[in-house]
Amino acid sequence: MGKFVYISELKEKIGEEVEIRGWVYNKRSSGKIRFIIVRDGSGYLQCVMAKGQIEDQYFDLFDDLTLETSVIVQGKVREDVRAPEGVEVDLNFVKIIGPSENFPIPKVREDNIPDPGVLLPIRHLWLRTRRQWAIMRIRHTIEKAIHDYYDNLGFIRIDSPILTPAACEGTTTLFETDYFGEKAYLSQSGQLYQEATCMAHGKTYCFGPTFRAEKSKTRRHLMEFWMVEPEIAYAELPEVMENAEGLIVYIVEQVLNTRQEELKILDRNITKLEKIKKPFPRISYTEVIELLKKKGFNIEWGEDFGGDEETAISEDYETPVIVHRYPAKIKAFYMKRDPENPDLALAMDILAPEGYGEIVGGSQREDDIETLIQRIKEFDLPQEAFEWYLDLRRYGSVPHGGYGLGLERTIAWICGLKHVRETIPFPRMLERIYP
RNA sequence: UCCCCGGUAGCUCAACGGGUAGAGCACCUGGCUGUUAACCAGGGGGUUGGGGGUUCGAAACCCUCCCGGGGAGCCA
Repeated sequence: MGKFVYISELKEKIGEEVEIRGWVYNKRSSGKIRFIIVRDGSGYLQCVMAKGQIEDQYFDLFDDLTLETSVIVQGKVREDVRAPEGVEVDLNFVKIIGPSENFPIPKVREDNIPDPGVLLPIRHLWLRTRRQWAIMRIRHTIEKAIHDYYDNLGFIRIDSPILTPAACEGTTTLFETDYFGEKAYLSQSGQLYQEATCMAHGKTYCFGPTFRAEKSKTRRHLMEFWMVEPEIAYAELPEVMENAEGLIVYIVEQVLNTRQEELKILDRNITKLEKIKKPFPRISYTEVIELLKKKGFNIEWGEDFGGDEETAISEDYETPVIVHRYPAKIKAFYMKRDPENPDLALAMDILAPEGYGEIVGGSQREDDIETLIQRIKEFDLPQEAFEWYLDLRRYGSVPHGGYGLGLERTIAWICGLKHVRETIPFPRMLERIYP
């Protein structure tokens, strides 16, 4: 009888009898010697059945072991260079737990990858494939790195509400819900609430889903996505930039330290990730406009960047790029103006390398109540809805700032994926909410 | 909302300017005691997204609808 273990622990179990509980990932046969590749969530394992070395009743089960059949197998662990993972198990027991007929995703070959229209409706099964397995494990590591980074710096996690009474920023389209007869909206940002909590705890962050009802249909957009939003009392723009820079470096470090196998499955160019070190270049918006003009873009001061412009900015650097001091007109009402030039907002965006675009947006916030009331009027927002927010300036206002980092875009960049839809377990896309 | 591309076997794709719909993978049968995306031989599997039109003849050409993908705007 083998002792139940996970495949990831097998390298410490050489010579022992073990039991693996998993699913058939693939199988190969050469007649009287047969190979079953079993996955159990922790890894992949080649199991060997040789005629005569295992009872026929188990040996003959091979035919029924179709892709994704769930199985419990037992056998002796052995090191072998011929095994894909370096370790394999000689089986002496096989039990089918649940059969699986005609698994809809074929063995993945480079010339035979089903297109998204086929895979997305079976996302619940697609998640079992090797690439998706690797991506989800990296997502987990990035989420953990985010928590650890802030915890190490003394931040307190305080989550913002998801149901909100009104638009946070008043710009994008929100999902509307019925809140006992009143209108409520799914949050597009937890930031305003973090401005409240950081006044209680000094530095806080929230990490959760946010919602945009924009009819965006691009590789960089989802209707529901995750964002981490720290807010720091007494912080001004340079400190906000440093904190975000530190976060990105830490995330990449942790992924490189713990997810080499997964990056290899994804065929990610690791040397590019190894170059993500401080400091990131800091370039002003005005300088960027000059740079883009030199590159031949038809863009004028005061316009925001599109996807092509973002790629052009980042292509000169190997690290992310921090762009700061945007025209106030194209930024949110709560951002503080630059005292040296009131046309500018003390805002910053961080653009990921390799054309992955904006992964961070942040700013120093307006801390003067009269100026803030003026901005709310200028942006044509209902002041009543923001009275609580104005209170933060009435009772001991201080300079403060923060940013939001988009989790899915960060994952797409680190994993080297074309599309953010593979970075989230169950993507919510335009006209697609199943499964 | 607008622009572009696409829809042929369960999956990926062929099929010249209109002339009998094919291959690989998956599945089934048989073979092989070290396979590595195993391989070899054989087999089943199709209302070519729907409807209409042109034609002796349409997967192909025309119209229309449906579905999917990519991009713009907005943004993370």
